[in-house]
Amino acid sequence: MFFSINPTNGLAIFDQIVRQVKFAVASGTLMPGDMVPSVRELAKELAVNPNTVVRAYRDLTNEGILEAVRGTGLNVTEDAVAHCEKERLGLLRERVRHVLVEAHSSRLETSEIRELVEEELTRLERAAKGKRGKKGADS
Amino acid sequence: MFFSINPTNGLAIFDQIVRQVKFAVASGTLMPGDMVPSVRELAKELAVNPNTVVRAYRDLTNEGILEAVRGTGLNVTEDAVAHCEKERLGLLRERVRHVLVEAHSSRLETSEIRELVEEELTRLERAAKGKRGKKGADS
DNA sequence: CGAAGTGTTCTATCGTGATAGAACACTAAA
DNA sequence: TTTAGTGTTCTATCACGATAGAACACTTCG
Repeated sequence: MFFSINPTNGLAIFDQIVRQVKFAVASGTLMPGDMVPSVRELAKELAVNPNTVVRAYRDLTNEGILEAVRGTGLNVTEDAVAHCEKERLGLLRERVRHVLVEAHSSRLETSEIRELVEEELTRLERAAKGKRGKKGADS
Repeated sequence: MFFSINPTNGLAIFDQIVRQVKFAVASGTLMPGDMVPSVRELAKELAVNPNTVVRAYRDLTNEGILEAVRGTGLNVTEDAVAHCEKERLGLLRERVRHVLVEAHSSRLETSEIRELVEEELTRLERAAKGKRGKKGADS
């Protein structure tokens, strides 16, 4: 499915859900009118408490990204796309910055930091490529 | 001084202290026989509860990086250098990886991620340079 | 109608990081 | 010896994220 939880992320579970919904909207994976998984369903899939999903969906609703259709579910609003596209880079940038600041303040040379990032980036690409070719055509 | 706390880091305060001590040892800023700031002094400097510093120093002592000289203070052990040098890259790598994974799973192209990192890296360099030239020669 | 599915709102409990304040054993220096 | 500074070890309390379980209003479908 769309979402996955990483417990060692440094981010709260509800925050990871919020961000992933936003990213999905920004990238077109989730479009206006689409319905997100129900509270109970997503909670089951992520092996997480329903209240944690409620918290995430509540935040998203308050931000105007989701809207409730009572008795039916939550769907992505029209405004969501612009909102999420605008926010996505900022959200990622903030995390990137924190890590780089720590690396820099640990007296790592800029070149060493760049090398470290490059290593992990290529490793990530390899993993993604391997996954694509693993079982059945995905495209 | 050596240490600084970032509240929006995603890392617990005690963990930030632990990491910064390790990084300082790995980079030679802190050498075997050097004494770390006293619990109460560091707590005051960081505007943090003494128990939080105790927690950090306890972890470091249990890992063999610091040793207590009762009534005097805590100093860096001989083994610390090897231990911290070996650990430093791994600690940073883990955080880098988490961020890159999130960026990648947000459907950002590798090139876009690289660009984002590069932007923040140069910004970091500019800031460091600005600070150096700000007040009195540092070199 | 009734059953099953939505979101929503409660209360209670738990773990953890952090704070607050106190006490203890020890050592160095006046 | 006294004083002031070490680390160490308690107990309590708080905030917050997460869990657990329940109830409510609503809509869809048989």
